[in-house]
Order: sequence, then C-alpha cells, then structure tokens
Amino acid sequence: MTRILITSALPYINGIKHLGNLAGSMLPADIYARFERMRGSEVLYICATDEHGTPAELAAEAAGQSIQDYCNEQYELQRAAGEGFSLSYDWFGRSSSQQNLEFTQHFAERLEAEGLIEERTSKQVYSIDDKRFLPDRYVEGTCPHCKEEKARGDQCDACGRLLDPVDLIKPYSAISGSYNVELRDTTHLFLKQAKMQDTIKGWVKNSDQWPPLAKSIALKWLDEGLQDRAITRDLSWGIPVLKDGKVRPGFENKVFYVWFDAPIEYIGATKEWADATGNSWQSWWRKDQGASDVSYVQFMGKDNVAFHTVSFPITLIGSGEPWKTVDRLKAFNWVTWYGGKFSTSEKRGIFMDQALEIAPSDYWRWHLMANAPESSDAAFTLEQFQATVNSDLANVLGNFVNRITKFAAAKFGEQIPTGGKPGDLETKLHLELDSRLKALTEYHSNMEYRKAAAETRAIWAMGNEYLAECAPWTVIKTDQEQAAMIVRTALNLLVIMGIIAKPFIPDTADKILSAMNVPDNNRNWPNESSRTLLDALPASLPFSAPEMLFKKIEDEQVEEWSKIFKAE
RNA sequence: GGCUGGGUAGCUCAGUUGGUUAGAGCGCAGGACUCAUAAUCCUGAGGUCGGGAGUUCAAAUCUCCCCCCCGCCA
Repeated sequence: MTRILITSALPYINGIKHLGNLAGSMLPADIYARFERMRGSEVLYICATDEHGTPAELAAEAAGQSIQDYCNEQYELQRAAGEGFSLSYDWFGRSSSQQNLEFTQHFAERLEAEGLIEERTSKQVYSIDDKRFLPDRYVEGTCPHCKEEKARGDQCDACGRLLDPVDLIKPYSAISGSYNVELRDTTHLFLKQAKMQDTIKGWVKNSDQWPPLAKSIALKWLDEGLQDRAITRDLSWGIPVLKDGKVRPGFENKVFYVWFDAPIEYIGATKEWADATGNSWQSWWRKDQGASDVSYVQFMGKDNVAFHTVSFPITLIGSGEPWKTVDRLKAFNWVTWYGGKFSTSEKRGIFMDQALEIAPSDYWRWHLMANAPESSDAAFTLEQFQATVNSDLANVLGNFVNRITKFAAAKFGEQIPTGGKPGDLETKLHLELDSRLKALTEYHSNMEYRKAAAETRAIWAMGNEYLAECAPWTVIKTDQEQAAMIVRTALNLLVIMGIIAKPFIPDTADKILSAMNVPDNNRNWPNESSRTLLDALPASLPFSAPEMLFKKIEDEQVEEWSKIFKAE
C-alpha cells in the first residue's frame, strides 16, 4: 500500500488564520489527504501550531496573559477553527510540546557533533525598560544614510537600504518606545549553513518531483551562497539550549530560534500522534526504520518555500542521520482581498472563525479551491464567492439532488426503482463519465485544484444534462419501465457525484451518501468502469430525499458582509 | 536595484514540446423544458492574447526592448 506523509505549513499561534492561510496550505493538504485515503493509500496528515518567538510573547503581553495561557487559548481556537472547516488532520500538534523540545535538542546535538554548530558573540540592542534584547525589526531609530527618523533595525523604508540595528542613530524600542537602550554582547549558536552548500545543492538538483518554481527558488538561494545563521535567541519562551543534558553554560536565558524548532515540529507532532495512539513515528520519518517507502508531500505558501527546500533539509541532512526529506511539494500564491493582501496584523479580510459564522464550511472550501491561487495570486471577492456558491453548489449540484430524489420519490416511492434496460444514452453517459473520472483522478494526483474542481463540477453538470436528454417526466407517461431505468441510472450517478465531491465538500457529500444509504465502506474513490458504477445500487434499496443541501447567498447578505468586513 | 511569477472575452481564469475558425465558468442575449432551490438544458454575441520589433511557411506560445501588477531578495 502506498504510504503518504502530508504536512501543511504550521500556522503561527498569533491569532486565528485568515482565508488566505487556509487556501494556501491547510485546505489543499486536506483535500489531498482525503483523496489519497479514499483511493486506499495509508495517509498520515500532520499539522501543528508554531508557538515560539517574539510576536507570540508580545501578543500575550498585549492580551494581559501569561505566554503559556495565551498559547493554550490560541491553540484551542485554532484547533476548533480547523475542526470547523473539517480539516482531517491525523494530528494537530503544538511546537511547544515536550516531543518537539526533545527532537529540537537532539538535532542541535547532532549538528554540533557533525561540526555544523559553533558559538559566536556579537553586539545586540538591549532594551532596559522592556527587559529584553530586541530583534532587528523591533528596534527603530534614525537612518544613518538618509536621516529618516523611523527606520527599522533591519531596513530603512525611506531609502530602502538594509541596516544593522547597531548602526541606527538614537535607537529606541519599537515595543515600548523607550530610548533607554544599550548595546550588549550576546553569544549565540550559529548553524554553519555554508558548509552544507554543496550537499544541499546536490540534493535539490536530485529532487525530481518539485514544481519548477520551488526548484528555482531553492537554487537561487544556493547560488547566492548560504549564510551561517544564528539558531538561538535571547528569550525565555522557547526550547532551552542544552549541553550534555544540562542547560548550556551561558545560555541560561536563551532558547532556540523559532525558525529552527518550528519545522522540526513536523516530526514532533508525529511523535505526539504516535504517543497518543500507540503508532510508530519512526516508520514515517526514519529511513532506516521503514520510512524509505514513504512519499512525503508538503503544502505551503510561496514565502515558505526556501525554508522547506533549504533550511529544514539542512537540519535533517546535516544531522548525519537517515531522516525522511520532502519528495513532492506544492506551493501557493496569495489570495488577495479587494486589491490588497489579507493581513493578520491589520485585520484585513475574513478570518476562519468569522467565515464559519456567515456560511458553512463547504461553501468556503469549494470556492477557495475552485479558485485556488495556484499559478498566481487569486482575487477573493464576496460577489464572486456568492456567484460560485450559488451556481456550482446550489444550482448545479444541490438542485440536481433535489430534483431527482423528489421525482423518484413521487413516482416510484423512496427506493431504487427496478425494470427497464439501459440504451444508447446510458452508454454515452458512461463513456463520458469514464473519461472525466480518469481526468479528475489525474488532477487530484497532481494536486491541481482548480482543474480538479472544474472537472468535479463538470461531472455534477452531467446529471442535469442526462435528465434533460432523457426527460423521464415525459417518458413516464408512456413507458413506466424506461422511466424507472432512467431514474435508477440518475440515482446511481448521484452517488458517484457525491463520492467525488468528498475531498472538496466532505460534509455535504456525506449527507448525500447517507441519504442514499451508501455504507461507509462503499464510499471509496471510483476505480472501476462507470458502466458498473451506474448500476451499483441494489434494487429496491430505500433512500430518503435529503433536505435542501445549499441555501443560496442573497444579495442583501453580500451587502451586509461587505460592510462588516470593509470590502471595497 | 536584482530575481521569480503574472498581464488572454465585462469578471475570475485554462491554454502542453510554436500549427486548422484562441477555450472554460460566471455575467449577458435568444430558445427549449416544466421533474427541481425563478433551478436546468441548448444556442449565440463578445478577445488585433500589455505595447513594440524580430525569428519562422506559421507565435498567446521562441528572442530582444519597453510599460504595468503581486511577491521574494539585496
């Protein structure tokens, strides 16, 4: 059996994610996981919150909470939001887990043993009033080049030059605004990435299942030359730095940098899952313990490509141990919001919890994936959301379910009618269905979501086309048997429509299949001829016409939402 | 400033290695049907494929220059 490990980029703990984050990693990963499970693959789909770092500390402070309480609360909110969107994680972990702590320390130890880590001392800005070292972008001051007074420590937006925070004139803390800052020596662990340059380059070049974009981003970084990088920070919230099992001397007030420990949480979360369920994490991650036949697929936004193709692989490969590395990866562009970006910090756009308050999960899942930002940024507008949902879901799919089940129930009762023989129209139907199912399977395998959605929709539309051609409401006046056969074929087609809908709209799909009394173990991805599938329901099997599946979105709702979400 | 990616019908987007009248969905117009959530089905209108030059028997597709958008990096 094919074994597939799936991860989606870890959402940062700093607040509920917006629809752009959802569309760019978690949702497509979920659809891929569902598709592969349905076709019989053994799937492990892992995600987790990324909880460390300065932004989390500051957010906790702003909320008047301890960092631990803040993370606990936000984790729960994000977990619930994921559940609300029917994201079928096998495990949704936390980078602050004990498991991740152990792996992170293990990797640091291994990297040091391989000669890839060394201590270096440098000067950094320390804010006395904030009682903390300030990360580059939290230091502001006057630009030494253009004299702009609000230059950030990493870059001056006025003249565009890159800066070192120690060069700022009259530096102050962007957190408190205090000028009571000074330079202090601080020692950190540096990962000697430059030493891994050739190894990683060779590995990237051998990766034959990456999209061209991912490969070119990785190679560009490598061509520019990898820089050694600090993997620790002067913070208290994070993973402690050890040496020989005890806190490393001089690192009492330091922790690992969030960029170092976050990707390791892919493994950490797998162990959280294994510990909770009694499964083996090694068989998914250690090539010497069964993971060599695993296909590892990563989903992420474009901004994360470099970290997944270069930084994290350095950790894994640099350890000198046989860790599983990424085989295939799917990167997404951004979903844009009325000409701008969705923004967590500026609260621009719609967030996962808000979305669920105004429309069911399936509406969003369908629209976001049918318009996925695959080849370029994709515009999100409420008007288009309304159009997609009403047309594809309510009119094409929902109305078909309604019309055929109502008609069947009225003329033949709520059971699969018997009698009649399939003819030319049914042959035509199954031939077209065969070719569409083949294409759809291909698109899902290739993780092409716009195409998969379009093909799914086309199969839904086939139901309406078939009825229009057969016109059972006319046939039944003269030929009861023939009408029974048409209805039976249409009801079988309905089941297929429901099955192929599952990856995109799992909640509704299950409603359809349950209404048709299709047992769980018969809801697998179709892989036989549709001639068989179109006559699969047992004669006289009872069914029940489901309630209206999709309520249309009214113009007034769009207007109201536009005001609430400041869409312009 | 450097580098990805993008600029194709009113809107959102497809267009494989250059090859007959450039496609889909939505929207729009006309028709059909009346089982159905005023739903559905069929047909049609609509594009000098960002601009310019070049290569070629032939370019949305290749080359060069320019303009605009998003992003990344410096």
